[in-house]
Amino acid sequence: MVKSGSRDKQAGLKKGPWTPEEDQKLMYYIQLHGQGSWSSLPAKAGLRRSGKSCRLRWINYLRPDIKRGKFSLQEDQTIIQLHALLGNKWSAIAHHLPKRTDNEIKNYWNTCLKKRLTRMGISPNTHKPINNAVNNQSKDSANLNHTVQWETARLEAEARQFKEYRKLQLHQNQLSSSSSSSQPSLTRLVLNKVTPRPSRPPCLDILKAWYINHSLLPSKQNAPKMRSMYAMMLATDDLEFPASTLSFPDTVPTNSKCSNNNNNTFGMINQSLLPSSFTSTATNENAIAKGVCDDEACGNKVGSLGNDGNIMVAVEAFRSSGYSCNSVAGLYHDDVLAYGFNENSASSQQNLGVISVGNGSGSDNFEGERQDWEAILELANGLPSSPVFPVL
DNA sequence: AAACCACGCAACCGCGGACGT
DNA sequence: TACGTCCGCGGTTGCGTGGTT
Repeated sequence: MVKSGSRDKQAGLKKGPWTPEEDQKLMYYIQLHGQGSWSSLPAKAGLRRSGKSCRLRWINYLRPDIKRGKFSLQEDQTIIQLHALLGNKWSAIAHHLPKRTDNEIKNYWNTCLKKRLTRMGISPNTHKPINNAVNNQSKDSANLNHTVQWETARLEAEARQFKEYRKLQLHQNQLSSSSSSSQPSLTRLVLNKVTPRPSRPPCLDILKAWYINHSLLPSKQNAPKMRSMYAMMLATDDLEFPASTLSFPDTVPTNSKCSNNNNNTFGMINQSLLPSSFTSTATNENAIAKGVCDDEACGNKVGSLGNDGNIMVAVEAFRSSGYSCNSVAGLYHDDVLAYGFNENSASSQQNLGVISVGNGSGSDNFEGERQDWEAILELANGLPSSPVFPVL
């Protein structure tokens, strides 16, 4: 197999620092044509660089959605905690730090954080006090390995979901731009092609948000109920916690039906704003809600979603569309997993969820589920965490 | 002022996985 | 299945800059 590096050498391509002219050529090309097809990009853009070099320059430097400059204390904490969990998985860590590149985080770790931890008498490898590192090594490593496997698998799944969503989004954009005008404006192309990442990765501290949310609820009877971890994150977007390993549950409530006792409209989403695979057909695994409540008693209809990941993607699509509506509903198989929020409501409690989800018999195992999650939360709090920034 | 050194960071390199043929 | 290509990742390198001697 001929590696790209070997090809680059054969072609005698330019290496080293990029000039402003080269930057401009690259940016102009990507603004016009979008990113991707890196191998053919240099020739088309008039650059004597390898595709790899172009990609790197764009990803790590030229991309408009990059935050540069000093890392905040919050970012420091997140990096240290995630490094304790994931090790040198810089791209995975970068997923949790919007607008920071893996390269930047890696450099920052190697040049600053590593030294800072060492100065504090903490091993940057084990994240434990250097004196105790040897004693606890076997116990810690077993614990850590388990956690790392868990977290890595989750992050990979998450990344796949996100890639898929981006693919769909790009495809949709290409379709819409080609059909609307043969000479689209540069501005619109930039907006279409260079889509920033979602502002916040949908995985941090969901369980804690859930827990706090339920702790805030006044009573079972009049409490709005929220079962989707992702919706919880949306609803508690202002909550900031150091990173944890908390994630979506593997299972979702079953035998649930939408009671729709608030007469809310579910999923009023403009389909044209969503990736093409999100249709309104109830049998489509990737469908998103269109219409109103699915409950047969209500005589309404909701699309179905294959799994929580798809719900995440769907909600992300919804969020990025900027479309305003009362609520969004998703189904897990035939059961409403459901999340929702009411932007028009003045009540913060309603914003935390206006959808009521009960089981088929009409009773609600809310308290039982709460206790289950409390137990999980306790377990999660027992996971290894940074001695510098312990899990709250 | 010049030489040296340490540091930060952009860029490169090699590898492996994913995907298409 | 085998092969070629593309892409992304983690480790490493090397250059520019600022501080020190």
